[in-house]
Amino acid sequence: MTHQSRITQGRKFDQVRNGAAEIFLRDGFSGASVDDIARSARVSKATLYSYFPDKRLMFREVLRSTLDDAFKQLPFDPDQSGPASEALPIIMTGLAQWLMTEPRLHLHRVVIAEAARFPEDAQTYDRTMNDRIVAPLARLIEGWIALDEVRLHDAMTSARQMVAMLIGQLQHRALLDGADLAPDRADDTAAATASLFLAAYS
Amino acid sequence: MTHQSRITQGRKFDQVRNGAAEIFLRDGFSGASVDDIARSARVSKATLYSYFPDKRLMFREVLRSTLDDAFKQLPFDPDQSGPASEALPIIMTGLAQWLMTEPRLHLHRVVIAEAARFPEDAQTYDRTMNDRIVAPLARLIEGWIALDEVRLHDAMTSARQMVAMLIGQLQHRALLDGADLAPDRADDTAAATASLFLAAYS
DNA sequence: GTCTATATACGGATAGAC
DNA sequence: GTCTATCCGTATATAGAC
Repeated sequence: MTHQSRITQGRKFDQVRNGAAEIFLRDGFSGASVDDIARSARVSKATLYSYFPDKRLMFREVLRSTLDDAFKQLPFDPDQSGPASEALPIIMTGLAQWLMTEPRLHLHRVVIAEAARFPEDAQTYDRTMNDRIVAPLARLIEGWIALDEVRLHDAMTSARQMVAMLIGQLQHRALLDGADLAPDRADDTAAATASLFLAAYS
Repeated sequence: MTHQSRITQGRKFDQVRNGAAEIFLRDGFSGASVDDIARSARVSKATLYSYFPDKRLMFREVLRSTLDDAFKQLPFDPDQSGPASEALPIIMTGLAQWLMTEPRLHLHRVVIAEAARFPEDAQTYDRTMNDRIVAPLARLIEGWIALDEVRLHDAMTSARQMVAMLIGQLQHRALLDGADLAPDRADDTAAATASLFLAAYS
């Protein structure tokens, strides 16, 4: 096991996967054509099919690897220290920027769009977001509760609420409006989210 | 102008539009085939094309009319009276149930999925949700502020936050999880949303 | 291993009968 | 106005040369 155990072999595997990702994330599953993918990957169609048995598995691999990549950069520092009133706005700002940076925006759209056709992958996406974002945030809140910086309440619920607020206000609107993501608006939204929580619980 | 001025003429117009809606809302634009639509509408393809010049316009008419239908039932009573602490949970519960009832759930998915291909319709959707949900809610909040039931703050911001919380926690997860929408969970989420707001501002 | 060329089916759209 | 039958481009997938 000196190398990966996944089937990532073949000289052009990454080239193919990246080309497929570009097209699938832009056009969705049904909207993407294998010809476009081959062009984007600069490979022939026959080469594509030497790596993947069909279009569906190509798509699933794109979802899997894109989700994997999405967390290469951490949404926020899980060991954030300092009082809640200072740390929370920083955390929300980091999370907001994380949510608004590609490929997370396109991934979000495509997963929702194809959830009925690829229910397992949609659930994996949902579960991963919970495990990697909501749960760590809840643990931070519990820490503040233990230190009496924040009033006792259900931390998991408020973590979910804050994440939903950011996703709803930022990703949702960015996808609908297409308005080129003004980063300062993300910061404002993050600050308002932290304020609401702090007003309620501190 | 005794009748509609829109081009809703022809005996089978509704039949065609409803059949198209069923397939488009289920499969998205690219995933839907005109053959499926014809079958679902129980009409021949030639008949479809006698009502719509092409598939794209068929899709846009489905979005338009479905969005129209979505507001036939009001999301909540805009003249809700009574103190904020009683009225707000009722309003949030009504809104939560509204969001979780078809065809709103499928419409939400499809609009996001196709926002890049149909940007105007995505913006119309976004604007309509704001005008019909967020803005009325903000006006209610301003009423409570005027009566000193709620502390002074930016009502539009908190209205946006609450709506985003509901959409993010309910629609979002229902679409990803497919888990048959347990209505009592919608009620819990609505109650928690109202609680957060009231804890922060009353 | 990767390509060109092709098999085969299905897509959107239309002609013409009734 | 609505249908049956069909056009024709494009889709996914593969055979066979190199």
